[in-house]
Amino acid sequence: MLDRKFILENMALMKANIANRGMAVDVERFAALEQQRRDMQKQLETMRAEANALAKNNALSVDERRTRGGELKKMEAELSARIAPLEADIESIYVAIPNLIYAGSPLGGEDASKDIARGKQPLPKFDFKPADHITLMENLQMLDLVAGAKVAGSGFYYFTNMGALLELALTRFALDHVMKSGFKPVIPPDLARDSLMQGAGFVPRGNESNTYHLEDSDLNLTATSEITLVGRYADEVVDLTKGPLKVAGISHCFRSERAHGSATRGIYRVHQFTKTEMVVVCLPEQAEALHLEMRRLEQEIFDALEIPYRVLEIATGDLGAAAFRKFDLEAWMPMRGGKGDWGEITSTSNCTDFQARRLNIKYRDNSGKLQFAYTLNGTALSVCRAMIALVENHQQADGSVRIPLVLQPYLSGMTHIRKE
RNA sequence: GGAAGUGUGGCCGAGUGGUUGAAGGCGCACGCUUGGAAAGCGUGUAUGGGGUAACUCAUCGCAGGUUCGAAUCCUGUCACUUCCGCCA
Repeated sequence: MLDRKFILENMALMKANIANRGMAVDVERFAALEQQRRDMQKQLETMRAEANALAKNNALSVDERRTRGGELKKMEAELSARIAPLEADIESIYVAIPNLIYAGSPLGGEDASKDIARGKQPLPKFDFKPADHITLMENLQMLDLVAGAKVAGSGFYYFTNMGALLELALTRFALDHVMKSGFKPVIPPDLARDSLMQGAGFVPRGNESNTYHLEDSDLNLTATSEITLVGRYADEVVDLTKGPLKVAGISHCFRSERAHGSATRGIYRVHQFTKTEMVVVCLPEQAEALHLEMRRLEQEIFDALEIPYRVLEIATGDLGAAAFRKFDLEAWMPMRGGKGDWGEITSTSNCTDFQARRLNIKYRDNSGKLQFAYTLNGTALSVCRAMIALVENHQQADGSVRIPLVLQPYLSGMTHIRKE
């Protein structure tokens, strides 16, 4: 979230910002209610000041204090009762107010996102009729969608044999790669409390929720380890004097939403997947360079996997509420939509201090003052999407799949996945 | 799962319902001392909101309650510790 005072002092900016994101948040109402609340709060504090002074005043008898104190107490209670619902209204608008936007982000909706770079690998040319990932993987006994549906429902799957090993190989390869740039490995919980989900900025647009909630508890299956990796530092003063905190987490991600249709066949959109995620907590002046570093690492990973991709500078209307600036990598998936299409494989966001303010993550600056830290996140590798791109791009005429060189050490030196 | 105990400023730790936002120590900052350092001595050192300021309000895990007055009493909740049970 943004600073309340900042919002009140920059109303024009707030309105433009919300419009650019294509959102509807009534900041006017926020300002009006907030002003009302402040006036009432001042009254309340005046009463409290008198009550405090009274309680400390030994010159008065206990009876005298009791009489006036009782009156004040009643008045305070009445006023508080009027402030509470007001505060609730204010809060509901406040949490919906999105982060500011990077000046260079293209204006507009999803279609306005700008194609700013390409990976090293050219688009594949097949001299045979290529198959989609479902056919390929089922033939190679790597994937069992039917069993997934039977056991857990549509949107779940089994990775079997080389499928299982490939998940581990991809995950470990991505982790190793980002570790070379100083990211420390972490395996976080796959569940998180309600408070943390909200804190991390997962304010579902409208009332749609993308997460599984555990009945009779305040726990949720996490949709991304960003929640647990950043949430780990909630309510803490982090030490940034030895450089930014850089962590890479491996976790399962659970998402309850699922659109249907040919674009989502197979394992493109599933309820559970494994992801290696990067998270950074840093000083404001370090954030941009680290954001670009994460993007570079993502590109290096997919260049190494010999998967063609493009890099998008995400448009204002497609940024998450917490994101100030965001890049996506979209891999070429030769059979997506029947004739090939780009599909999102990674995403990296600079959340500035928006997320840290909500989670109360601070650092001490040079003058010793507490300041909100900046947080960033980026996908190193999300297994299902990477797997689709890998098998579809590296498929051979005989139905086997070529294993890119960098992955071979993680698969006992195998060069191809073949039918047994 | 059962029982008992504990949660206090960056850290450790005291705290009788009534100037306690909180003793003391560590750490940190500044100063004195020194040829320089260490030691020693002195001073300062929680966070957030409102106000030009004086000042004021809130905060002792969290949420409620009792009271003129709560860190202190009560209820709930979360976390940690110890013991028992169970378990990979």
